[in-house]
Amino acid sequence: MSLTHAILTSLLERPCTGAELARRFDKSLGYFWQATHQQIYRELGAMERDGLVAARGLPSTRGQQRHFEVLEAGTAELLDWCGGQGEPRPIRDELMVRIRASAVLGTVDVTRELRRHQGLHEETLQRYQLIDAKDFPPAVNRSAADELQRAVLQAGIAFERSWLAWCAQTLHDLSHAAQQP
Amino acid sequence: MSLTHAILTSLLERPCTGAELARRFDKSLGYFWQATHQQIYRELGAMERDGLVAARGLPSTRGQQRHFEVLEAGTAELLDWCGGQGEPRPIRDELMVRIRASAVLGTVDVTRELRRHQGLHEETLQRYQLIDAKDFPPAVNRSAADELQRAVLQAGIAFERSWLAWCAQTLHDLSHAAQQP
DNA sequence: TAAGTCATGTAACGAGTTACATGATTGA
DNA sequence: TCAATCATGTAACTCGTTACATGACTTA
Repeated sequence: MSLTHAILTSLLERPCTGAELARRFDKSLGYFWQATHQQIYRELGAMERDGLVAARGLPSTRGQQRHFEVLEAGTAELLDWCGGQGEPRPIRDELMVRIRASAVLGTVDVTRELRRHQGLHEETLQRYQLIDAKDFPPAVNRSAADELQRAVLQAGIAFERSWLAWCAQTLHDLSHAAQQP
Repeated sequence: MSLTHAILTSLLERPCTGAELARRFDKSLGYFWQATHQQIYRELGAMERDGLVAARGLPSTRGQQRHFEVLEAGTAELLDWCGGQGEPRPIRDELMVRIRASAVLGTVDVTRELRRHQGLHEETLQRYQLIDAKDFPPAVNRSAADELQRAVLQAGIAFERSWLAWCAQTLHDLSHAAQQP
């Protein structure tokens, strides 16, 4: 499961608490994997049981901070998984279902929702571009690790651009469609 | 939930059995929403209980074909949902986690997996383009419904192209990265 | 009539979401 | 000390996947 490996990766970069992990998933990790704090605590619990990570100090108590770090077995697990394979996920987007539904219903206007998505993707793109400018200033020769980190962000940027181009094209095509079927 | 509405949409286009629905999800519906036959039967059962769809003839029996059609309440539900809003889903891709993991581990080569994905996206793109050529031959003035149907397919095509461009760029960047961090 | 296939269905589990609860810490 | 906030945690539910089971139909 990828959440385990995303957590291992983040903890390897720097050990931290569950809440800090949740914050990272809201920020930099968020553009390629998401998780709520409930998922994270549940997963951390399972990983602790399995001996992949360990909390420094106290046993599990409400309200008490617990700093997690990756154990050897955790690194081994990540290494093993990282060299493996996984299939790409096809799109699964509600907006597409709405569009198909409106095609069969014939009476619903989806252009409003389309424009709204356009705005949302606009915002996301700007956010990603800001991170890109801040974290990856122009350089002649980046390290392999930097290049890999940047690649993930670039994927996010590419997708947002792709969405925006599609939104614009679709709005254009729809405005030129025949009024009567 | 979108599966309900995807099923309603497909049944409105043409009533059919659960197995036929599963086949449609494997084909044309599949490029924007996926579902296995188990999910579909479960959902059809729930929708039948809720009075959104009805099976012509027999009560539920193993092995016996059951043709479903949309009831008025089903059309009403779809109409209502279709005019609503939904947030775009951020990417959640295993490959991205692998890349980030390999960045922190430093010893795993992901270019092999990257190239494999490139091939897979190549195939998917070709499949979509074939559907496009077959279902939407060049026309001066398409109906709104056709334009909407085509928009969904175009989104799939745009994404595959985006993936391919990203794969190529990333492989290029990685080959030029500094050998020593 | 036996083998193979098709349509339907059940069971169990894993992943993700939503709502809520409780102990610790901070600062007015 | 009271309120607000933070970190952690529980419970219940939905969605999705995997594995398997069974009745009907086809055809060799």
